[in-house]
This record gives sequence, C-alpha cells and structure tokens, in this order.
Amino acid sequence: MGKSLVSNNIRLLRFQNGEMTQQQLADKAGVTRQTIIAIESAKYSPSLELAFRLAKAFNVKLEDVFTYDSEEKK
Amino acid sequence: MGKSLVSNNIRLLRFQNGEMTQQQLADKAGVTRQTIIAIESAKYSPSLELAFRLAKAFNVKLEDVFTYDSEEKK
DNA sequence: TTTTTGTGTATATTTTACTTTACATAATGT
DNA sequence: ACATTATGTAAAGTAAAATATACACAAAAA
Repeated sequence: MGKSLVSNNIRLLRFQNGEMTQQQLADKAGVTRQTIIAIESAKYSPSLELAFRLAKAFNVKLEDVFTYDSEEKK
Repeated sequence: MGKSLVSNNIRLLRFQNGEMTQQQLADKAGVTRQTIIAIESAKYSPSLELAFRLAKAFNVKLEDVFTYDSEEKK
C-alpha cells in the first residue's frame, strides 16, 4: 500500500548552498551519487541515518530536509 | 566505520504514553513487534518513513524520538 | 497450577536501500 | 571539434531493514 509519504527539498537545498552538486553532496554524506539521485527524485526514501547525514551536510535539521505528508483527515 | 550513531528513546516514550506495549506501538506504526524490538534495542535503525510513523504514534517530532550522535570534534 | 501477557532471542526469508558500473546527453570551456 | 562537468537512466549485485515464525521466561491473573 501506498506511495511514499516522505518528500524532500534536497534539490532546493543544494542550490541554496552555493550550487552544491550531487557529487559534492554525495561525498559529504558518504554515499554515491546514484543514491543522491534516487532520493532526490523520490525513487525511495533514505535510511534514518542517511537522512541525518544529509541534514548535517546542509547544516539544517532533518525535518527541514524531509517532511512527512501524513494522512489528511477525511 | 562504525556503530550506529542513531539513538532513540522509544522505551521511555512507551512508558510515558500509558505503558504502551511493544505490540500496541507496532500496531500503531504498522510494523511487527519484532521490528519494534530491533529498533528499541538499537539492533538497527529504521527507515525514514518508519521513523516518522513512530514519532506520529507518540505525537512528537521525529527528533524527539531519534537523535543523531554526530561525531565529536577531536 | 494453568493461562495469559509482555518481553526477549534466534533463524530463515522477503523487501528495500545502497553500490557499482556503464552509457547517454545537454551545457560549458578550450 | 574535442574535453569536461553536471545530470540522468538502467541493470546487476551487495547490504541492511523488515517480516514471519517459533521458542523461552518471568510476572500477573484465573
């Protein structure tokens, strides 16, 4: 059931941080560029650890990078 | 490269929330009790999605459940 | 004593995150 | 024209998260 309810603004944050490239972010977070691409395009959501590392790479809080679009009350 | 840098206070939160059992939390978060045990005892850290769902189960923010013990500056 | 409830351990399996490698393309620079 | 840089796609493999099932044990309840 269901599409991922987690969305992110990695792309925005990259460009807000001096046009940081995917490769630079990957290096900072300690993953490959493929992983950044997959997460940025929401192909899947990262592990909690990686989410924390990505937030740290931007010097922001985790919830400034990833948001949980919880189910709307009907 | 190392041990998980993510810690949690699920056990504390369970008991702060009316002695919520592992099974009740598992049901709320939509996972099995085994998963709760594994995460609570830090055998591994959850997916980002599950982390969000667990926070929601306690009605707190993700970072009130999980904290990232980032590397200490030497 | 027997049953139920909550917690813990163990192992096998499925699913998903992540890696690695390779190739494609548009944009920039020489 | 050629090289470089940044992004994207795809496929095959490894690693880790999550499930399912089973068994064990202590505490409380009947």
